[in-house]
Order: sequence, then structure tokens, then C-alpha cells
Amino acid sequence: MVEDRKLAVLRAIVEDYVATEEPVGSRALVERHGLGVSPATVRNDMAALEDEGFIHQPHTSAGRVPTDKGYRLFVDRLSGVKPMSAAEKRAIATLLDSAVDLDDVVQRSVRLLSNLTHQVAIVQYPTLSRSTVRHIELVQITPSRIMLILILSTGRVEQRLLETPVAPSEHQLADLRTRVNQAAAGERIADASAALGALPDALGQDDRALASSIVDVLTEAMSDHRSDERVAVGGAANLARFGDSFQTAVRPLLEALEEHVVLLKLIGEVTAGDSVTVRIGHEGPYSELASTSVVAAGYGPPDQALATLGVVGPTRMDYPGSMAAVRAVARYVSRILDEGQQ
Amino acid sequence: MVEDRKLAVLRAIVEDYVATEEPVGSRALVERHGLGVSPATVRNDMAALEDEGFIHQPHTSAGRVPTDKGYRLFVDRLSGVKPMSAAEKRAIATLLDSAVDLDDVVQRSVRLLSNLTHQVAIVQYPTLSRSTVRHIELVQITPSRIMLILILSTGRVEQRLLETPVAPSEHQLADLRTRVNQAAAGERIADASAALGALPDALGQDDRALASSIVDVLTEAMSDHRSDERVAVGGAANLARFGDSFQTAVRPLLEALEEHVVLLKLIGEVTAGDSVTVRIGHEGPYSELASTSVVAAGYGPPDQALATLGVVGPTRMDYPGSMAAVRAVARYVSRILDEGQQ
DNA sequence: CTTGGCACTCACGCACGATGAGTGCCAGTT
DNA sequence: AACTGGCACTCATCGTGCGTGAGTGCCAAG
Repeated sequence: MVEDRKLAVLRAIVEDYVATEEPVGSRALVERHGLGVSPATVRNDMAALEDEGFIHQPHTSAGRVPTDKGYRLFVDRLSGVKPMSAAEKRAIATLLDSAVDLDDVVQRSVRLLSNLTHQVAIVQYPTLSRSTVRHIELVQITPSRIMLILILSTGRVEQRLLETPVAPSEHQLADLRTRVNQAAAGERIADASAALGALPDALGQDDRALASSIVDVLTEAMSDHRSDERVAVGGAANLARFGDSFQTAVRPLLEALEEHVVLLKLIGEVTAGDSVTVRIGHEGPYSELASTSVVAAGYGPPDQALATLGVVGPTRMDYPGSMAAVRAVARYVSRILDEGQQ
Repeated sequence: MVEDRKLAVLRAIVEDYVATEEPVGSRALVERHGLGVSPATVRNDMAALEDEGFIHQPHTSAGRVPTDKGYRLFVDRLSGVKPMSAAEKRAIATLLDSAVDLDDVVQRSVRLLSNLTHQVAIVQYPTLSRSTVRHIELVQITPSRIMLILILSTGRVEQRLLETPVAPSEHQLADLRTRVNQAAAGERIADASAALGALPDALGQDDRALASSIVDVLTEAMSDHRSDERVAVGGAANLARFGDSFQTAVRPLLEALEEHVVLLKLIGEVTAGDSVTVRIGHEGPYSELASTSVVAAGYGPPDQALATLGVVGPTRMDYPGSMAAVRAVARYVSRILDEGQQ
């Protein structure tokens, strides 16, 4: 089928261009890949592919380069996900298994992803919104200061310092500790906030002021969007491999890497739970990043994605490999979190 | 004095080169700066300066460029610290004053420093070693799991999860909580570790196993060097301004930015408490970073530096401005920490 | 010690032509 | 209808040569 060969040609162009970083010509194509036709035939196919917008030549008498549309077709229909080697799987497992806490898991994942893909890796910390309250602790630091510690099911710990005008008694504090835990422990963030909100009214005059300031701080900590926006970034040194187009491509990306909100928007909008999402060049929300692609996946419990992770790189990147790495890491992290939570 | 003018010429060369990024010639010098002599005179001085190793010409018929030795002399004797403007001081104060916790202070400082200097900023989190234990909390999460929370005087909170073979009783846990706090609260890390180590022996058979595993985890958390190595990095986008020499200068730096140990070594070794340390080019410990300079200062209580912060940039950088910014931020952070601790 | 003058060096920019990779098209073959 | 060989054409790249000018070093005079 001629149509099949055209797709094979596109695949070959993408693979060669990704490998060599140079426009690929008809002769080189037939030599490197074993398509059993002559360069002239390939040229015809190339002309057709160019008409359809899948490839593009930088200038006359140069080879062809895939367009964003070409990469899209490649990713959707021509590539599949390259399976990870057993050694890689083992490396992932052992590295992540030896993580000691949530922060460690996230940091190791970033490192892992950037090492596996040789690209910039981004891992979002698990969001608060879907997690539940595991425990609330009130600790008297000084007579006029209480530290509130909020422990969530994901293992995240939020702490807040509270100044009190009058020093509460030991007994009073113990009572409050019991009450807030009864109200909030085991509940989802949203429900816990509501339950806590009703708490002060049920108390006597003496406790009410203290209780309500504690509740205020706790609800603030729960709704704190700062935590939702936390991400870890790694492998920025791989940007040095960008080759050409430093100023046009690397600089905006470096800037984006510091704007965590931007990063989250890049990585986010992952559709289903397990599948890997690929966003190619201009498909993304930022025009400055038109020459970068994003490969991302959600992680967390099977039914609900807690957060996302992924890699960012030039549109000319190894999609099958990156997709495989992202998917594998996402799965392992999900499993680790699941075990840690039981 | 002719010697004085030579120094003035050196200063002018450094300033112009920093500003324009191009080798500076004799004519441009006398025009831009008001030295009341002719280009020929300046040329003589330049020749002398070159003989002494303070400047260097990339090739015949090009202007002069400062050497590391030239920058060193400039920093030591010719520049002084450019005072911050009132507006800048206010910006620092308001930004840092509105930080909510230790992490926030550090993150705001990084942002501040990189914005003020247009360079890569690095802030080390306060070290554990000199801080004291404020409180230890034991929280029963599930029957077989205890969460240990270690609160330090710097505001840092370390948490560890502990699996217990047998579920301790509520009363048992409360007793242990009291004991560990009696032993450790208020003590320095090192002393607290020692005091805790002796604790299990003073207990009855039943409690001893549990106590010793708790103590083990706590001492591990206290001696955990991971925490000592934490740093925040910001302003990496400023690397895009490096102009030439991307591969030679930016890449190793990008790599270093991910190796926090390397960063600490770069920033560290700050001599006195308050003064600003400058390390120029090859003076640093890494040959790959020969074309970068570091401006750093310690912060913390007046007598003892808790940690360091600073900026990293090309040897061709605005030393007076950077030194001013680093010093100002270090002072403000010290003050904030001091207040927060009282 | 400073200065004007002068010869000299050499990076930089530009034009020019040769080279060759790669293309598009067409006529012939299967 | 699909493939192939041939051929003319385009054009980026590279090396060469040359003019220009910024900048220097040196020297003799002030």
C-alpha cells in the first residue's frame, strides 16, 4: 500500500531527525532504513507529506523536518510506547523503594525521570484537595505560642504558628486536641473544614476565642493553595543539549521553570488516570514555548489522579522513550503512595 | 600620583567591561570617564597593568579585559559596597516581613536576591547543627504506626514514621512523650542526642524496646545530613544572559545547581559573620566553574552564622551591586530569624 | 611624566566562487 | 497506476581574499 509506505517514511523521518538533529534527505532515508524503494519514490512521498503538512523543508535543497502535526501523527499512530528494559525497571523500583518520606519520593522521582529521559523533569506534589486529614496536633511552644500540625493522608505535614493573647491551660489544650481530631480526622479536606467551622459554637465562652482562632488557622492551612502549587524540577542541565536556538527556546523555558504556576499549567490537564498525555509545540498554552513538548501522566490511586508528573523537552525529542519513562515512573510512584498509605 | 591613576584606569576598565561586555580600549576610556589625560598615557598605564597581570588583551589590536587578579584588586581596594537605595531597602523589608514561615523566608530570599542582582541566587536552609530542640511530639497514626515530629528552634520541623510491632497504650505513649521532651527540649542537637541515648536504659523492660526504637529514629533525624544540605536556588533564567560561552560556562553551572553539595561548597567557607565573601573565577574549588564568581555572606545570630546565602554569576559581574544586595538580604534575614525566635 | 604622531597588527565583515546535498519534474519501464 | 533513472536547478555552506578600522606599541618632542 502506498499509504502505508508514506507513513513509514514519516516515521523514518521523525526517527532520523530526532537522532541526528539534522534535516533528513531522501537518499539517507533509504540507506538507513530498509525501505525497498528508490530515493525518487521516497521523494514523491515526501512531497505528498509536505502538502499534507506533516513535514517541512527549511529551505530548498535541504532535507525534511517534521512539523508539529507530523510529530502528532507519529505519536498517535506510528510509535507506540517503547517498553522499559528490565534493568531500568529494577533501577526505578529500587530507587523509589528506598525513599523515606513523601518529599523524598518526589525528589527521587524527579531525578529518576530526568536521568531516564535526559530531559527536564517536573513532578507535582500530591494535591491537598483530594486527601484526607489523618491527624491534628496542638503543641504548646511557649506560653503565648501554639504550633498547629496538620498531618494528611498523603504524608504531607503542614505546620502553623499561632499567637494566643492568653496562655491556655494544659487541660484546655488537650480537650481541644481531642475535639478537633474528632471533627476532622479521616475526613476529606473540604469536609474537615466544614466540620471544624462548626466547632467553636459548641464550646463554652472561655474556649471559644481560642478554638476559633485555631480553627481559622487550620482551615487556612487546608485551603492554602501554595501547597497545591508545589512542584519539584530536575535535570535543568539537560537544557544545555538544546543545541541551536538557545535564546529562543531555552530562555523562556528557564523562566517557566521558576514559575511553578506556569509549570503546573504545562503539566496539568492530564486526561485519564493512567495514560500518558503528550503536548507538542504550539499545542501548549504558551507561545514562547512553541518549540517544546511536554510528556505527562497523572499518578495516585487508580481511580483518581492526585497529581501529575512529566518531562519537558524540545519538540524534537524521543517520544516513545519519554512516554515509557513517564508512564513507568508514574506507576511506581502510585504504587509507593498506595502502600505507604494503606 | 601615577600609581593612583593606574588604579583608576583599572577601575574604569572593570566598570566599562562589566557594562559593555566588550574589551575596552584607551580612547573609549578617556571619553567615558573623566580622567584628564590622553589615550596615549592611558595606554602606558595599561601596558604596566598588563605586565602586573591585572588585565589582558584577547589578541593584538583589541581592548583590554580584566583578569581574575584584576577583579580581585578591584573588589578588595577599588570598589566598596554600593549602598542600596531606600526603595530597595523598603522592598526587602516588606517582602521578607510578610513571610509566614521558615520555608517562606528562604524562598522569598532567593527570589529577592535573584531579582536584585539579576543573577542566580542560592540560599542555604539554616543548619541543624547549631539549633536547639524545641519540642518532640509523638502521634499515634494507626495502631502499629507512630509519627515522630521534631520541632527545632529555627522553626524547622522534621517528621518520621515509625512502625511498632506491638501497639503502645495511650498512657505509655504519653509517658514517653514527657520523658523525651524532658531529656531533649531546649538542648542543642548534639546534647539532645546524647541525653536521648541514655533514656531507654532508665526504663522498665516493657517500655525499653519501644523507647529505643523511638530514640533511634529521633537521633537519626537529628543527625540527618540531608537537611544540612538543603538549599534553595532561584533566578536560573538569568543564565540566559551569559551571552557567549554557553557550553563552557552555563552547562557546568546548570549541573552544579542540581548538585546541592557542590553548591554548598561554593557558597560555604564564609569567613566572618557579617562580612561578604567574594570568590572570583579560578579561586573557587571547581575548575569547570573558572569563569564564574560567587558572592556570599553568612546569616543568623550575630555571633554564629547559621547558614549562608549568595549569588553566582560570571566573573564579569557587578561586584559592588551584588555585594550590597547579598549583605542587605543577609542582614534582613538574620533579623527576621532573630525576631521569629525570640 | 605626558602627549601627539605614526607605523603596525589583526579581528571582523563582505563579496565571490566552488562544492555538493537535496529537490522537483519528466519520460520511460514494469 | 506505481516506480525508477536521469537531469536541471536551487541554495546553504565553506574557503579565500580584501578592505576597513579599532586598537596598540613605540618614539621623539614638549
